[in-house]
Amino acid sequence: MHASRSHLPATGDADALLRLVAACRAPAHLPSLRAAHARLLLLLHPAHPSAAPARVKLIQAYAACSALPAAHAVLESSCSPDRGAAAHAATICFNVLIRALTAASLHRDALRLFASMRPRGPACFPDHYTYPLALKSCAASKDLLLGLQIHTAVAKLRLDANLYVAHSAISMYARCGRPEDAYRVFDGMQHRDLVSWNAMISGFARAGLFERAVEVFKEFVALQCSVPDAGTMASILPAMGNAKADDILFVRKVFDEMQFKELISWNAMLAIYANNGYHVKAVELYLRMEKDGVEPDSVTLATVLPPCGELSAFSVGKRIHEIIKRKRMLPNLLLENALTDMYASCGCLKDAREIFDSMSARDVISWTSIISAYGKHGHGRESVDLFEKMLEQGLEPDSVAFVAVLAACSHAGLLGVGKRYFDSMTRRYHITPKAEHYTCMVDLLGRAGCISEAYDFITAMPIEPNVRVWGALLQACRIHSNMDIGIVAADNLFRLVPEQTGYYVLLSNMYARAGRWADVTSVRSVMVNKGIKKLPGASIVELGDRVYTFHIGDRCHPQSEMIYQKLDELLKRIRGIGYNPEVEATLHDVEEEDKEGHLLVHSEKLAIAFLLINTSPETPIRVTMNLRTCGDCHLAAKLISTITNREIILKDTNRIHHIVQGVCSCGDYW
DNA sequence: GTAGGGTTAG
Repeated sequence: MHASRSHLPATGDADALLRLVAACRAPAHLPSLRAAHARLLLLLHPAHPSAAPARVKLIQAYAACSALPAAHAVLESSCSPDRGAAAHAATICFNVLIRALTAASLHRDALRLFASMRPRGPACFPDHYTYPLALKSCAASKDLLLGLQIHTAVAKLRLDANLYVAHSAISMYARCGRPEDAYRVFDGMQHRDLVSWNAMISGFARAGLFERAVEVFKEFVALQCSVPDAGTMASILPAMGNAKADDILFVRKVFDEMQFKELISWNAMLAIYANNGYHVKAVELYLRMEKDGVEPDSVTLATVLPPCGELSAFSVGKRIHEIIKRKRMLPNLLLENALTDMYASCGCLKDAREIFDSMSARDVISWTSIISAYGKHGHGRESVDLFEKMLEQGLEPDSVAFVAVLAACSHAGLLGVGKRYFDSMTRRYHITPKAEHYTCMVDLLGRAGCISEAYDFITAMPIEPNVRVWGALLQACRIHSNMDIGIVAADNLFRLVPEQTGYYVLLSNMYARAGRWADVTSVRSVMVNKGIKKLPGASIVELGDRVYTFHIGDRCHPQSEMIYQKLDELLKRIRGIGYNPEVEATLHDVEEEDKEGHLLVHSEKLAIAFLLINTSPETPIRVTMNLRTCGDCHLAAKLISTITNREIILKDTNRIHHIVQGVCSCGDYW
């Protein structure tokens, strides 16, 4: 059917139809789209000047409605040889469809379509719009060979002066593991814009050359030829894991100086803090977003929830949950996983379980979160049951899932179960154990009393045992008073981390317990000679929107007087029900004369007293600390929970003590 | 009427 000239004035109708076409953005719109398409075929002669743009709109619309075959059919109708007048339009149609394919991550399909263009003749030749798309698909599918071919072709066509083409080449090389080739493209550019720098920063970051990424970032900022944007922030982010404090400060300064802070810039800054253990900074920055009225998205919230968990910042975490509900962001796997972990980490196992149970879909991360939650609370059996349920669902446990279940076994003393899991991890799932797995096993064996077995386990390790592995062994030796192996563990620790006093203290405690006072003295003198200072124990608590930190014997807090009064009163009362400061723990502070006095002002105790003063009677007390809590504080916390009738949640570096009416969820096995 | 860099969970 060919429209006669009389149809041409009908473009008014065609315009209306095209607006309708452009409005079709979801599969539900397909019927209207098909109807509009049919009417357009009647209205527009294929040679009509409006026919080509119409086809582009149709391809876009079909793609948006997830009807890629239909989009493809429109494309095929656009490149017949007799459409000479619409020569260039054919290339545009290809570009639009390739774009749709890359957006759907169908990179192989995109590349196949790309490869089919040139053989169809000059009307279909790829252009400077096509090449960036093709290079992007090469990058995504890590196809360096094809990427190289395309980049060579591009250079021959002299299209490499085009910024878009150059940027996609930089990205392609970097993502295919050739950062130096990426840099060669960047270095050879006659003109660079903001995106050029972002592409290079991102390229080095993605390729793992973090220092180079930071270097380029700094050079770009120093040049002051253009202002960093959200793309710059997001590009430097992957290079900022385990970053130097100075570099984090530098990025923060850049962030602060940005005139317009896009949401992604906030999100990237939050992630940099979160990834580097700057939990307080992350929560503070989030609170500033709230204050400044910056609307968070799901990425913001998923980024700031883990720091909330780390700090046990329950009220901020809970408020974020409210925001998530209010904004109807659920279901969202990432957010639900982050919420599960945040609640668990704040000691709210029940809320964590509620989130987990309410989820419509769960992945290994969801299961790992809840398994680890029960484990940290000392409910090893529940963890194991959940792990088995996960297997029943047909999910494949990964390395982190095994860390969670092995840690749960060690926290609950489930020796046989733990051993079986370690075995199945290697034999059945072919996962190579990492240091974390070995640490769990040494802890599990050691605390169950199998010290020699734990030691043999270490000597048989195919990787170099790290500080945590030896630390777990030393801890076990202390509990079971195994001096011989304890000394071996201590020796290795002094070799690995000569500056960490915690281990000197553990060793000296062991000697003290064995009555070997001469050895106690010699360990002490080593510490004195080396000028070793104890890693300051710190407890943090959340009150309102603020996080407070307490150190041992801290008198910095404005309420200091009240806190010490409260603590005195508490100690008097718990002495009445059997509290005696634990002798052994006094050696934590070997350098102090007044041992008992010092023990009584451990940061955990100060933090508990502070919260008792400042919160209402039904509020649980949440304290997070940077070391393992000492036996004396654990006992004191249990007794304080009894006399004050308060729930106390004491989180230390590897587990959560949930204390209710004098009973701790750890069952005193820790 | 099309293209480049870039953020989130165990």
